[in-house]
Amino acid sequence: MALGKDYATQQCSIARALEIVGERWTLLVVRDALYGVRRYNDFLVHLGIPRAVLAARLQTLTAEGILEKRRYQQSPPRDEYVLTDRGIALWPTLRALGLWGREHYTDARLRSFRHADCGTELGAYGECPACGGVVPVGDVVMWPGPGLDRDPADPVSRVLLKPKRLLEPLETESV
Amino acid sequence: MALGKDYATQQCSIARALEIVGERWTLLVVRDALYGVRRYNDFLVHLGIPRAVLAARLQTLTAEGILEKRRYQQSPPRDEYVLTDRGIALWPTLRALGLWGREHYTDARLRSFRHADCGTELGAYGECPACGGVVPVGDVVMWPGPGLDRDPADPVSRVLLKPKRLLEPLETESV
DNA sequence: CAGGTCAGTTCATTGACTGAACCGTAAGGA
DNA sequence: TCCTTACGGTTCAGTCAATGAACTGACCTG
Repeated sequence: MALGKDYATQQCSIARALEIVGERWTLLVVRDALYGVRRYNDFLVHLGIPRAVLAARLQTLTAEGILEKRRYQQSPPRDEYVLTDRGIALWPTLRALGLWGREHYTDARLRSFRHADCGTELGAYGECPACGGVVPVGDVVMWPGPGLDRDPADPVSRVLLKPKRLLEPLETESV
Repeated sequence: MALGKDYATQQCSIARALEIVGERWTLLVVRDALYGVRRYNDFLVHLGIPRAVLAARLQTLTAEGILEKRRYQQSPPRDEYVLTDRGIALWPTLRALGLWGREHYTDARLRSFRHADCGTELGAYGECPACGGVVPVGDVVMWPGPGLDRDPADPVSRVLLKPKRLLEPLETESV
């Protein structure tokens, strides 16, 4: 990861994981991918990330098998970046991180995550308290919370103001 | 976090969390703290982190209320850094990250985490499959796995070759 | 007093991130 | 046909963080 040096001396799967997803922006790209963002331009406007960094991250994530580059249009040639199973497997990590951030640093409720089948808000480990099992990522619906800006500048944030199933591609991609 | 810029445009508790623990080395410092490391020099040799960076991280983590600086000896004045509740609350995140790294990138089994009361290996969410509840961090015992180097260079790693309850201070601190 | 330990700070160098500009392909419109 | 726009990048100069080695200062031990 960053600065030519990996965590070489570490014999630890946390360190290994951080070598791959520990760079600046990387986990936010994965988060957006979970939210359904798939296209370069949508990542760009939603994250406010420098273009060069985005290109580098997408390439690394693709090389690591976390995203998959997929042609969705021949002419002009356009690719989208879709999460692989390995990428989807980062959901518990992001969930835990988001919960921690919400608990300790975010005042307002920004989003909630609910079980699509029954509408119950997920528990701390992504399980459904009502149905009593871990909810697959594709069955999680993200709801906007009261703390969210009602009139964001970028189109991607605007689309995300509506309840949205995770992994489902954004509609009106690149409005 | 890194490079003067925070994730300012992000309305997201994941982004907020990453502003605090997303910098290089930070999560590894927290991990070591969970393992029982408390002293500057022990972090230093175990992580192989540059001294200046370690000092900066310890200061930030203390300022953020994740670590607490505590004088344990008057003369010469010596402080140790102990996890607060806020820091301990990062355990699920690190657990998820480690599990992901192990699943996807680590070949050998490096460590396992078991419930102190019954010896059962923890489930994916830090629960005990036998006792059927989430195990408090202080009741988790870390066991070395077969993939671990049997003869590491630094004394901290050597201490960690024995089963070790999380949060419990390292014995033979600074051998 | 010499030597060692611990917990830092200082500093020159390296290298990653940033922001702005530029580029190539292709579509759409006049 | 020419002009413009959209998309998905690449290039580049400037900035800022990480690195590693050296240094500091307080204190203990022999």
